[in-house]
Formats: sequence, C-alpha cells, structure tokens
Amino acid sequence: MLTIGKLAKEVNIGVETVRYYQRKGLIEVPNKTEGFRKYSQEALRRLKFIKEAQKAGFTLNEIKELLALDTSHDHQRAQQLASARIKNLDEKIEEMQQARDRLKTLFHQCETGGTHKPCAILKAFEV
Amino acid sequence: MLTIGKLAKEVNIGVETVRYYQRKGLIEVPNKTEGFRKYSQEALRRLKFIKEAQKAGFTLNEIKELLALDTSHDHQRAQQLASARIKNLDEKIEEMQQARDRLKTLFHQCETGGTHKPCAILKAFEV
DNA sequence: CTTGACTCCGTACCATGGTACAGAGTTTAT
DNA sequence: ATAAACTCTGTACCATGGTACGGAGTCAAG
Repeated sequence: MLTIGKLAKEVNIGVETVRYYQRKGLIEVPNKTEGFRKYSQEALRRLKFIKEAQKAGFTLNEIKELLALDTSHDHQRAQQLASARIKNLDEKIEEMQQARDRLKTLFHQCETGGTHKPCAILKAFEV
Repeated sequence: MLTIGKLAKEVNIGVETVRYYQRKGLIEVPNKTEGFRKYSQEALRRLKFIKEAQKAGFTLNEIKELLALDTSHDHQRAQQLASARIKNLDEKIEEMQQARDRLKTLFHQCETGGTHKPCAILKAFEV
C-alpha cells in the first residue's frame, strides 16, 4: 500500500499526473478510510500499463478502453484498436516523411545557392 | 481588395482562422477606414505562405519567424529553422515507427494466438 | 509537540491550432 | 426600405496531456 507520492515515484511520473488520470477515469480513486488514500499494487500495475501503452502510441482515451478490455479479455476489440492505431500511425508517418523530404530538398537548395540568390526555403513558400 | 470572408475563401480556411492568425501576429490587421476591413494581395500571399509552410511541418510560431525572415532575407536563420525542424521530424518519425512496429508485432501475435490464449496486445502492456 | 513534508481538493493555467457564439454594426441585393 | 448576408469584437470553448497553485488537513521525526 502506497501513498500517491510513492506511487507516482514508482513509475516516475508526477503526483498531478496520477490525479489527472483519476479525473480521466483511467485509474480508480481508492476511498480513504483514514487520513490519506492508500494505493494498491493494482494501481501501480495500471500506471505501468498506461506508460507502456503510451509508448505504443495509444492516446489516453484508447488506453482507457484497453484497460477495460484488459479486464474483459475481448480480443477482437483489442485487435480493432490496434489496427486503427497502426493505420493512424502509418498516415502520420507518411505525412511527416513528406514534410521532411520537402524541407531537406529546400535546405540543400538554400545551402548551395549562395548568399546572393533568393533563399530557396523562404522562396518555396511564396505563391 | 477583399473582405475577410473572401480572403478566407481564397485559401480555403475559415474566417475565424484568419482572425486567429491575426491574434497570433502572423498577419497584420488592416485598419478600417470605413465599415469593414479591406485585405490586400499581400495578406493573401501571407496566408498562402502559412499554408505551404504548415505542409512542411512548421508550427505557427516558426512560420511567424519565417514570415519575418521573408522580409529580411536572412538565409542563415532560415537554414537554422529548417534543420531544427528536420531533426525534430526525424525524431518524431523514429518514435512513431517504433510504436508502429511494436503494435504490428503484437497484432500478429494476437491474430495467430487463437481465442483461448491471453491476448498479446493486452498482455504486452502488463508489467 | 512542533515543524517540515506530504496529501487533499478545486480550480486555473500551459501549448497547439483552431472553432463557436452572442450582440452589435454594415453592406448588398431585391 | 428592408431583409439577408456579412463583419466586428470579445470571450468562451474544443481536444490533448498534462502542470501549478492556494489553503487546509495529516503524518512522521526530532
């Protein structure tokens, strides 16, 4: 049993972040019998789950659902969420790669253009 | 000379977005001699610049600076901004690719695991 | 038994890029 | 001349993932 500060420290996040997750409904708020609230290993486990799922690119809302599935063991829904997220990631990666390539090209043009010529980076955005 | 509505329509953004850019200091607010404000081709050019720069992945704050450079023709600073943005994009792409690969692996494991086994997607986030 | 560290709770604020709306004024078309 | 359509202004709100703060209560060590 941990206080909120100890709990937060265990997963290396701020106390405020734990409270934020509580407000979001990602982790339950233990009822305090006396003074401070006591957090179980289950709370710790959920926080770790959240951190791991974030690394896989899930949003907090998606993670909230995953946590629910974690209890009900619904494979199908988990697969749906995962494939939606993969699609989403693919799209974003594609977008960013395009942006990157655009910029890289401009950068080289600007670099090799000399000071006297108009800057390719700036010029690229002109109409 | 255009009213704000026509201006917005030209670049296919909302009127509110134009005002938002004004609040942000990205485009100047023409003083109204009579009734409504009149926007010049320069305003239109700047809005197009903003759209193009956004496609390259710049934030509005960076675009604000680019617009200033556009006037002063500071190649070096433009290069700095571009390379910072490239680095930033590279990092983000890398992160997202890792997330994607993680998920893809989990997805396949879950798919081939059958209903009886614990779901790999969910299980992956367990401690 | 006091002092410092921690917790509780509500609320406000941060960045980012907008969107929405109310109530007033203006312009344009019929 | 009147109604529809647009503009002006300020302010509030949206999602996203937190961070900060004030004032009160509580807990633990010296």
